[in-house]
Amino acid sequence: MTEASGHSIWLRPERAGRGPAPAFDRDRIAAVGVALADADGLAAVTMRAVAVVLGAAPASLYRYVATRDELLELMIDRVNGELSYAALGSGRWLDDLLALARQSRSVYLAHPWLLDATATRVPLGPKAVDYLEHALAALAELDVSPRTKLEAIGTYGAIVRSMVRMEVTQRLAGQSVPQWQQAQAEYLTRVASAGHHPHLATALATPPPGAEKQQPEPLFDRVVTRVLTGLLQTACPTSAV
Amino acid sequence: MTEASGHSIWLRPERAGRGPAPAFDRDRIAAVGVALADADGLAAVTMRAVAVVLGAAPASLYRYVATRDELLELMIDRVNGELSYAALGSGRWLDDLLALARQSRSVYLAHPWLLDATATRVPLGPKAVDYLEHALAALAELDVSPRTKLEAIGTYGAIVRSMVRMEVTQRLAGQSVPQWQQAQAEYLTRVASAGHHPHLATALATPPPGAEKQQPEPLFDRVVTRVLTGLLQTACPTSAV
DNA sequence: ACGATACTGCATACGACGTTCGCAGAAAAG
DNA sequence: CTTTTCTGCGAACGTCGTATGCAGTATCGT
Repeated sequence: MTEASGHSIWLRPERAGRGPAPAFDRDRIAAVGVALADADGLAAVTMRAVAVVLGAAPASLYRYVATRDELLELMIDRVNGELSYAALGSGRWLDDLLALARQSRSVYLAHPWLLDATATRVPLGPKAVDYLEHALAALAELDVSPRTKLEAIGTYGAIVRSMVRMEVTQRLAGQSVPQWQQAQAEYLTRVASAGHHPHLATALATPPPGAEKQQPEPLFDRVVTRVLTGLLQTACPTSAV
Repeated sequence: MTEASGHSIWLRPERAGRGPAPAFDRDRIAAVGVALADADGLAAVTMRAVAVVLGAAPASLYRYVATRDELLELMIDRVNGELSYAALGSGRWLDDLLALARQSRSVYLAHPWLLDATATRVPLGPKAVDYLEHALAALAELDVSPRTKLEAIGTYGAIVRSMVRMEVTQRLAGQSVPQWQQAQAEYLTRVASAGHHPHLATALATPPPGAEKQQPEPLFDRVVTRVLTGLLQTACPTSAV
């Protein structure tokens, strides 16, 4: 009967106290993983690298975590803990969800690897559940089915990730010219000037809105607001923003 | 002066005709990669696996592709070629973009690995450029800045991916009970019944809308429509759908 | 016609990765 | 004190992406 207790790490007890005291715990491992990812990206989060920082051998990590994926889940949930729900409870669901989106945005900006980590996975750690609970609470007064609410929350999370990804991408482009957007731009203009793709050509020819620097926050707020009203409108909104 | 000609594979000529004739070409490699990914997912697309199917040695692939990432780019662009723009040109941009979204959806459903492949990357192969051109053409009459149009196209692509991902996930759940959603559901209900998270509890308690099977297409159309009107509304829409 | 040139496929190998196995030792339970 | 159950971990396995160098072949310049 060596049946593995729980399939999910959140159902598996961290410690069943018989043997010697563990040298660390899930929290410490998650913290090390986050630090590594913050510094050098998700690819830098290697079992060996984490072990080295902890002063342990690679195999030791498997006493705390069944697989590298679980380590990533721990990391995701840890940074989800940086979300604050203090600004919620305005009574207006749109304001609450916009505030929630801003919180998410700041967490993504603080930990850009989170965009990659959550691109495939659907994280459902305790902190993610807290997030879900608060989002549902904001929509409590709204008269749509719970199913619709959950779908709207998921969809609007995807939007937030998508927008922050754009923001991060062109932030990198601004500071280091990673010679990747360079190649992309060269390729795009070459394609556009090839004759076909007239709409693309004119779109590329039109200069980015003004010569002055465009702030990303207003854009973020506007898009999120519009998507939310589009998703959850019961009556026609009064064209906010 | 052995300067690598282009950084992007789309700028690099496939063949500069001096030596002996190559045994295959990019198209064949991309086709093999797509077949492997269709059968067993993205992880099955290994340089060695592709080489075996082609009857070649692993190192030979690097005569056609600089890295595995480029192979994935070839695959992405190949399946982007399955998009059809025949249903476009209705004159109503919303109808055109909805038709485009449906096309994308069917491609994602035919090649679920495409969701993972494009989750991080922003593909810009020739076929992706064609897609962009058609999307811009649909929005030609609309009086918003090209910048806004591009952002809207990107955002709405993210929505489509997000929704199809949900659809694929619960399609898998329906047929094979991958014992993963099992653990997730168990965990969620346990959390919900722990007392905190009242909204989540009621949302989980409410049964999925009816006992009858819910078709995904109407949901897809409704959400995409709402998001698009939310993103690009110039006046208040007449609450379509 | 014929070397020089510039390509081809490929055998081999390197280093890094996630993960497994088994064992010596330590703490708690009986 | 014995037994049980945990601990950390040395060592290894298998797989992966990729680099290197070499023998062979088709084209080009003359």
